[in-house]
Amino acid sequence: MSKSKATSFDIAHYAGVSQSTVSRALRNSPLVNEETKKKVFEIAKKLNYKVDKNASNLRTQQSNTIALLLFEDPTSDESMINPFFLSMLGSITRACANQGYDLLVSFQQMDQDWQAQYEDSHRADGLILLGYGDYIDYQARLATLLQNNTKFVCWGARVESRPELSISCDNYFGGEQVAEFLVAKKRTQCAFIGDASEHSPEFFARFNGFKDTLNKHGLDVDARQIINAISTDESGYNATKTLLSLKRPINAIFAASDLIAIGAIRAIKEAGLNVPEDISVIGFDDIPVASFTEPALTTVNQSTSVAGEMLVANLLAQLKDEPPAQTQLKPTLVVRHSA
Amino acid sequence: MSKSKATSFDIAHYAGVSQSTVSRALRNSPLVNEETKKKVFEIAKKLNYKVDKNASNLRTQQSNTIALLLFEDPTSDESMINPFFLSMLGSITRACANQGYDLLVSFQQMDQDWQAQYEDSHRADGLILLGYGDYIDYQARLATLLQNNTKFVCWGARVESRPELSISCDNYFGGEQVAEFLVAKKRTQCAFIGDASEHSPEFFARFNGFKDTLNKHGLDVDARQIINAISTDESGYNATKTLLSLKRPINAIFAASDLIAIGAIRAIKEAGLNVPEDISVIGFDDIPVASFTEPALTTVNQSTSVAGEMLVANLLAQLKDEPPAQTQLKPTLVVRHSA
DNA sequence: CTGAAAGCGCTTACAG
DNA sequence: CTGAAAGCGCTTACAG
Repeated sequence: MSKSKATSFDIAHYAGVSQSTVSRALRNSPLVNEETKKKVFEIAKKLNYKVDKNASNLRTQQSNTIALLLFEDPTSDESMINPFFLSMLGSITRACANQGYDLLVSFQQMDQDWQAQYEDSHRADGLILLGYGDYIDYQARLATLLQNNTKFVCWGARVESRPELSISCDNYFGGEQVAEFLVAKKRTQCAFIGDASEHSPEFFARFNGFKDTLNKHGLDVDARQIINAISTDESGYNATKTLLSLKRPINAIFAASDLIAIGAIRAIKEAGLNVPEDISVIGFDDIPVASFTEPALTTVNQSTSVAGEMLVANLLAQLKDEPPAQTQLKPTLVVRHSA
Repeated sequence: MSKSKATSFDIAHYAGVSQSTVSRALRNSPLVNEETKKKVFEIAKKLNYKVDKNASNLRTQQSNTIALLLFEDPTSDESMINPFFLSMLGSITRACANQGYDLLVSFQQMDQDWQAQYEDSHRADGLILLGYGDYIDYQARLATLLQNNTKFVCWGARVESRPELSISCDNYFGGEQVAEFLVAKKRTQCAFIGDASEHSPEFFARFNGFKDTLNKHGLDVDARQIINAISTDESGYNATKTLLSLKRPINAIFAASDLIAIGAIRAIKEAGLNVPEDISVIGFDDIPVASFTEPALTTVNQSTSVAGEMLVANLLAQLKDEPPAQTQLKPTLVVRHSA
């Protein structure tokens, strides 16, 4: 074992063949004699040889690598990443591995310049975008990517005029499920916590599915009972305190995310009220914590493993100039004890 | 915007200088005239030029990339990754970014061959290893890395004869803290749940610190009250059910990890007992869920953000042939409501 | 089935 | 301060 790594020339030398043949053999080219192949593989193994990816990527002009850019909300706690994205990351990693792709991971702050140069610098063949903060700001950034001809797919947010470039959960449908459930339970004095505006299209869709369904039943959610919040436990807690201080006649809260719901439950308990007896709480995401809260959270599950696979599949289809498959994921209501 | 990406030759052409000068300018070489530099940067920006990493890595023989290998226990649920590692991943990503390194992430199954070829294939300059399953099996794999001269650092597990290659929490100290706390609270009928053997050196150290401290106070933990478990909620639940069925006089459980503790709490509640009134429960790790359980978990915090920085710093020191700094992290007891 | 050769896009020693 | 040239380690068209 010398200290510097073996190259295909070293193998060629030991095998008594040319370097071209070594290269072909290692890539399992049908052109190469089986005997020769065997010898090459043996020597490669003995020398602990691995193809230099920098050289082969440079030569072939592709990296077999995907970059995952995870955007953090600047307002959220430095150390805490939305667990939903974390579990998404897990499933994306797995999906990439299954397809023989490597995964570069990068956390981006929303407020600084995106380090979206992975593709430009040939480190990655394409990007997966997770999380986006304010949707309006986000669109401008996406436009740049589009203009640079960067291959990407994003989770959640629609790409203006290019709907095939994003994968999302059917948030509207999720909101409908929540409303139907609450109506069936006769919990119809509803509040909504989260940003119900175009700045947060996912939350907005959840809200709209929710509201439209209530309307269908001749019900509504009073504007005073819609409190803005970002997707953190802290923000949900504060919003709920505000809501409760209004003393509105409420018996159900639909939180735009589980993190918000967890904060809501905390605020409700602190106010001396009980969940779900006094107020039902329903979240969205079904993050791992959801089954451990007290009471366990009723929420809308978005399957991260399916989502991860869809994202990777979409990007890979783009790389092969194939049309992307399905882009929407059906969520399912998971009934536990908080509602 | 042509479809193929610009190269340094394109910039050279537009700037009316040689390609060598472009390369120097882009790397901010002091040799280059400021005027020239400015022109080069302008054109580079206009062409959306980014240095081709494959080419520059090939040339310089380094990748400025670190690979993170996360080993999953084959027995653990496919979709669920230990949240402790997930938050570690977050902090490692951040630490890498701060140092100007990219991060490749890969999940490895314990039972299959390690894809530890990132370094051999020049994709990464070094490896960070997280999680390891059975320590005895693990050592053999580490020996291979060592033999191949791969640069790596691992979390938790000691590397035989090379202690400077791992970063870990002072698990023994953590165990001591737990025992002192329980003794002060007069909760001395203790059980331990987790693998208290050399197969799980971290759990074993926690146990030993715990036990030695009890001994110091003239107390002990009965061998029948040590139940094996791996680090999952399910395993903790089952182990605790077994423990309770033994009808031993117990008023405290030290769980080797938070996940185990969460399972333990569930089993205790199911048996109609209360935490902490009947049985105190203390975990280890302080994963994000810990503050959301009911009752909120008293546990031993290992700072993932510090740990992530230490891992990256250690590896970077190795890459520069500098001696690694400190390798141990002091944990702190976080008292909440479960004990 | 195999080999000699070109070339991917950089960085940097060498020469000026 | 700048340029011409070599070379990092591969892959693959071309020629046999």
